[in-house]
Amino acid sequence: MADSNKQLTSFFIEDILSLKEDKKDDFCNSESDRTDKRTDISVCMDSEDKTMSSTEMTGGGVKKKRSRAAFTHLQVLELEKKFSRQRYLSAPERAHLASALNLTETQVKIWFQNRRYKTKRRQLTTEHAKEYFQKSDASAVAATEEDFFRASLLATVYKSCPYRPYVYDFHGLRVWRPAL
DNA sequence: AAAGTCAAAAAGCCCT
DNA sequence: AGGGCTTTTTGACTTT
Repeated sequence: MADSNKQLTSFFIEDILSLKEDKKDDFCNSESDRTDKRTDISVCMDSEDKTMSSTEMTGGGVKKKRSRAAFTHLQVLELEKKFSRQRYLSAPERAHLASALNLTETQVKIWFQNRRYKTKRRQLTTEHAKEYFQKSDASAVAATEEDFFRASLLATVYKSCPYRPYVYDFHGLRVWRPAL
């Protein structure tokens, strides 16, 4: 898992923004070499994805298995580009983008919702970690980058854990208190 | 090939 | 209707 040779299928916003318009096709083609499934905008969107919600019944009354669309790189690329310019879309803008990318309006709407929340989560995690080190004693001044990384991970774990573990504070109040 | 892991799409809930 | 936020589920990928 923690392998540097891992074939990444995601990318940073910086990668996208730094792309020249005329290189777009090259980018997509090189992606197709790596994952041959997500290149063309229409590849992974079958008609069901566009017309049937995951909880809808099929004709026989059998609950159809929910499917999760894997957006193509080009679709994500365009969505990210749009998101980098504006975090919210009006209904006409959404409709336009959806048809341009061959997605449903709902997919675009949900994508933007997820994307906004993802950004916020990252931001909160970073702030959490910074705050943690600022509040710590003087030794934190010399905190290394690795320490900061660890704190970020810790903050992420604690944030995703509804039941925060209590730890015994040996150094300060000598009481049980929530970690972080 | 099966099991494990991770990121993300979508559902669900509540709020405005 | 659409937003924030949380949870569930899935597809892709890695490890064994």
